[in-house]
Amino acid sequence: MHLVPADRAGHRTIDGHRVCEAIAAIGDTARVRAWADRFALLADPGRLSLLLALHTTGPLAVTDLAVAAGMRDPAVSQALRLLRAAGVVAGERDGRVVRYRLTDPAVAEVLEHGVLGRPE
Amino acid sequence: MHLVPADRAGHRTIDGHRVCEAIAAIGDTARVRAWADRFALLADPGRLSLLLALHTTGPLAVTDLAVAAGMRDPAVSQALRLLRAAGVVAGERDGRVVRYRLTDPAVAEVLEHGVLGRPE
DNA sequence: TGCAAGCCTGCAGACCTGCGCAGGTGTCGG
DNA sequence: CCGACACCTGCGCAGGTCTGCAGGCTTGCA
Repeated sequence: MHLVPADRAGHRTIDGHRVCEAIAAIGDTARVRAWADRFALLADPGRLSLLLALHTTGPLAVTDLAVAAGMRDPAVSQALRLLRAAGVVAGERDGRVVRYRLTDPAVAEVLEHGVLGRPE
Repeated sequence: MHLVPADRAGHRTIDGHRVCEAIAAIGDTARVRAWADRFALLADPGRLSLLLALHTTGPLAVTDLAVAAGMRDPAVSQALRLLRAAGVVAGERDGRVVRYRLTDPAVAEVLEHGVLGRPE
């Protein structure tokens, strides 16, 4: 796995050795992009609030999420649609109520270690 | 710390008890916003690549970062300006070279536990 | 059967962001 | 003194995103 030399042709570098290390650290572009997309889902205060609520409280209905996060239900619905499309949450219908829960363990761990694991 | 009852007035809820739990889980709005901003910094493939390189390789110059991340130096410069304004990285001048390093431990931990701590 | 609750969708507007290009500043070497 | 290098900045464009409002659809209860 040495994708290093190809891109370096014709580029001036200050410390070529560290550049190689850095390229190795960055790794696969697809992985970086996947994580950037994941972080983008957490980058909105509304979605982050919803995810925090779902993570610690468990399954919640759209209306309750709207009240808890101080959002309107269309906004919550759209946020949940994005999160569902990304596979981060899943909804389960119970009568006329849909209860959502967190399904992505990576996101759960980031929430736990990042947001909740720091008193600050 | 009971900011719960004020916002609930006049709102229909499915399960009021869980709403209170969720509000407590979300916690302070300022904290949520701060973390959303932090995640927004990680939400761009370019910036994320730069941070990964800085995290694992250590101090790096702008030109080397540009080569490693496959970006042009103005893009790197602008990304680093954002990151520096947020207190995530810091630059140190050495002659005509500026070497940047990661300064935010919270971001470092998220990178370690999130991006690098998962084989996938 | 009729009505209301819960949830979803579409559309329009404003907003923000990232990128490349061109040009500027400060520094090192001949 | 002059050129080359490393880095920074302003500008404009393209692209995506968040928000609010209005309306539709399914379900449950009286």
